[in-house]
Amino acid sequence: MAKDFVTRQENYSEWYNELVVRADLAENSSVRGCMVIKPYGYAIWEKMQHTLDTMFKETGHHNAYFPLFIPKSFFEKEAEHVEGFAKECAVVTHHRLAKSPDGKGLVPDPDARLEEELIVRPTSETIIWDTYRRWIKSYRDLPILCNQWANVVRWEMRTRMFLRTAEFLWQEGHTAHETSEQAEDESVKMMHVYADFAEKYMAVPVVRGVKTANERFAGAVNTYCIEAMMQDGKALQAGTSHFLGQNFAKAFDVKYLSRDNKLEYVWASSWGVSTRLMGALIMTHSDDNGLVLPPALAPLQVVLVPIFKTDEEKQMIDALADQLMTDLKAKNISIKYDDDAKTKPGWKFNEYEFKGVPVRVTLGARDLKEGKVEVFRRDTCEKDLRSTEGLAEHIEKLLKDIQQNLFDKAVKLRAEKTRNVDTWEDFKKEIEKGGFLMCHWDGTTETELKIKEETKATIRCIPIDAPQEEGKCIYTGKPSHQRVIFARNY
RNA sequence: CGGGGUAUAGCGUAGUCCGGUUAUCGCGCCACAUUUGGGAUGUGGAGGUCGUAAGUUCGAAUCUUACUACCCCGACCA
Repeated sequence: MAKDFVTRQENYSEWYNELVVRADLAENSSVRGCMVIKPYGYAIWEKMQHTLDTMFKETGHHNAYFPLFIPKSFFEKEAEHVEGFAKECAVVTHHRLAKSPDGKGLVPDPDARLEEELIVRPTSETIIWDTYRRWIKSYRDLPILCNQWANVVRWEMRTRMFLRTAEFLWQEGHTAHETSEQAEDESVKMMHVYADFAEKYMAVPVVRGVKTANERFAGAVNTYCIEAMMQDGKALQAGTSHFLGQNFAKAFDVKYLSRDNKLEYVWASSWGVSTRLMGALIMTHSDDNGLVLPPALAPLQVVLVPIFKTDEEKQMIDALADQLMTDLKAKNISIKYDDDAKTKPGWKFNEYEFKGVPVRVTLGARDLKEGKVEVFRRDTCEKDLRSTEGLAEHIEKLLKDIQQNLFDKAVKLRAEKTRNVDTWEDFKKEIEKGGFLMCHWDGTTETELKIKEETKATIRCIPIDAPQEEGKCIYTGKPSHQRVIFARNY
């Protein structure tokens, strides 16, 4: 394996091909643009899923499940939504196969053509709103706060492992409300939930912001987002939350009888994060030795590696390992004692580093005779020889340190790669170096598109907490009241 | 969909220009022995429709054509 991933990442495909596949996370399947997620990778996703699900439930949401297939006509109902998704849909036209007339292989049975084609969901707004129409009669039925964990398909022309696969796993929340304010508050709230998840669990710092009209979700009135920066300085949209206004309620005729006995259209929000977050996790923390996982999401937090020669030594180590496992499990820390005789210690060291296990404890007969063990932390690769006294407490604290350190490191890197740029000449130079450029912008889509055309940079978001500041648009010189983030993105 | 590239064992590859013995090498895998403090060593062994299909030829991994998949660049992309 080449030893310079972090500095060599002109493109992350290379990172994924070498790092992720070797890390047993995923591998290409033969289906175009899809990926197989291996058990270790899926274990990370399950942890993410579980954490997010808990956060959703704490904010009053319930899980539900809607069909994979959506009648084509549903898509025709919301004009912008059609525009946004029509070009990338998988379409089901038949429900049966038949022997090919030439006797070779199978073809769709001409007699089994569907009256109306079905679309494999690229997102579920349409089918969910068609359902909500039947669920909502009065303001007493509101709000509806549903989430679904599902897979979706978007027939992208160009795919990239984890970041843009043809099929991906995600959650999508769909809520219905009485008022515009309630719906918009909901979408803002969920943006904050996503941001908290990214920062506290993934240790990935994100900017909370609003998308420009040009970058907005097809069919949304407003799109809130969390935007992260990868180690190479490129931006990654990590999650979005949309205020949909009454667009889908109008398209699917979802009305409710209000408190003043009037028929009103329902207000909506939708929000989602996907397996793309796994890409963000890898690209934010991993290094030349492989994955680095934050303790909060690592499937395995601590691994114990024994080194011994005699049975007597093994017994002594086993006793300590048992004790440690009992102590750590009591603290809800996941731990594995790898005394597999088929592999040697050196092999195990490399293996667990590659998998990003946060803490490794080497239980060596030699050190143990002096009452010591070697504690290795994956984030800094530092080794620490310490007494077995109070070891469980030490490891518990160390995991917290690692979690914090990963976040701090990412914040520091982002700060280094974020700067104000005030002239167009500087902009063209600086954008080549990567990172976030904080610039004034005149607020028009026209300017945004010209900048994109000339530099490939897009406005990642208008940060919600950016200070108001008078300035001139970097491109047109027209007045502007706050800086926005320009960057190249994945 | 346009431009460029690639396809040989589980993985990485040599051979392709210039057709010719049993398709090369490394890693991994299996057996045995010796080995355990940073991916052990030796000996032996298994593993191949050379991406698919057709064509040229006495003979094709090698030449021709078509197709498919993947990678890079573009277009595209809440």
